[in-house]
Amino acid sequence: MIRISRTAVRGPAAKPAPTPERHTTARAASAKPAPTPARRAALHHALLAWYRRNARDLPWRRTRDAWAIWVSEVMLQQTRVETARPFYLRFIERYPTPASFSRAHEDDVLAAWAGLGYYRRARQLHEAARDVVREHGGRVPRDPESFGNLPGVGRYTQAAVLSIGFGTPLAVLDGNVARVLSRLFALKASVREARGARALWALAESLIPARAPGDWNQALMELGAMVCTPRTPRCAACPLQKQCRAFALGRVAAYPPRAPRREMERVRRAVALIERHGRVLMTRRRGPLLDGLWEPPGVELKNGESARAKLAAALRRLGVRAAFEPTGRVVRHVITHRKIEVEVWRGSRAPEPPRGSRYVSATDSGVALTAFARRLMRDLE
DNA sequence: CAAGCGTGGTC
DNA sequence: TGACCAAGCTT
Repeated sequence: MIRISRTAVRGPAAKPAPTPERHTTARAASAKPAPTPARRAALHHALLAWYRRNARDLPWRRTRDAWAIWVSEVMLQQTRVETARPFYLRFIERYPTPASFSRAHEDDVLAAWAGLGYYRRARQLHEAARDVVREHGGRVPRDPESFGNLPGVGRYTQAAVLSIGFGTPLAVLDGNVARVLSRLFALKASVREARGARALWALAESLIPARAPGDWNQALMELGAMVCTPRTPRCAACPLQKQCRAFALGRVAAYPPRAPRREMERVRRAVALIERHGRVLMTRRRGPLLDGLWEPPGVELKNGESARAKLAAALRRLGVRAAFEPTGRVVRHVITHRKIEVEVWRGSRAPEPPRGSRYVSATDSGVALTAFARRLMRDLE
């Protein structure tokens, strides 16, 4: 069952928005396309009616528990619904409260997140859960300032959790909302640039209703995800078509304006696959990338460097003594802004694992493997 | 404030 | 294949 507030049966209107101290600077610029009260009301009516009929039945829409909603919002940062769904179900069953998660150890935190990416999210949520236990009696704080100051809770997450979980009238702005608003108001603003983001936040705030702000926020995001999509939007099915400025101009494709993207860096690596009894030797990564996750030992190859010597040196440093040979296989994968070509080498002996290394089987869910490591294991079959 | 952080789906 | 991008946050 999807929980959708009926404005008719919802109690008194929510309190006026307590302005979160932390996020006040961004409301600076007055949005030019400030909608009139009549326009606001028409938008609310049309979109909320559409949402009540078309909202997807998602697991985090079946609860009003602020912790569960918080977990879902963090998992959904830069992540698709279908990717996050199984992680969410597993996570919330295992850690149904902030207190239960606060007791998890680093390896369990990472294992719960392994495969989702942006692992800092998991560490920050863990830290935040501990803060909630220590400073808020284990309950998610309703106060925008307290909640917004928790690690990993930015302006979006603050507004999403408080509006959906507690009915606090705070506006969200994510990629979906930014696209919808840019088209609706024919606003040449990219959420990826500071100026554009300011204008879009202001516009989003000018639209937030006092009643059912959580439904409104979700409805905007749902419209962006299902109808007002980045490419080939389904304008014929859009409940806001008649009110859409970009549509009226016949210029939907021109909004939002393209923002330049960062260039991909090309990187070469070599990894050593050392198997024993169907398990593969893995080491724990340390550093800014994939910190704490496990992968087969490997090295980066600067331009032209041969893998053999560097790999040998790296293995020696790890305390792994194994002869190894190239397999001729090159695996390509992508991490954030890097395209990586990995030469796969194979160890021919099976040493005892040194400290900080261990043999991992494909089914060992207790170890947080990188997606690349998981793929290597899969390809081994 | 621009740069850095994963992964997987889609066209 | 590769470019794009998804319910962002931090420093």
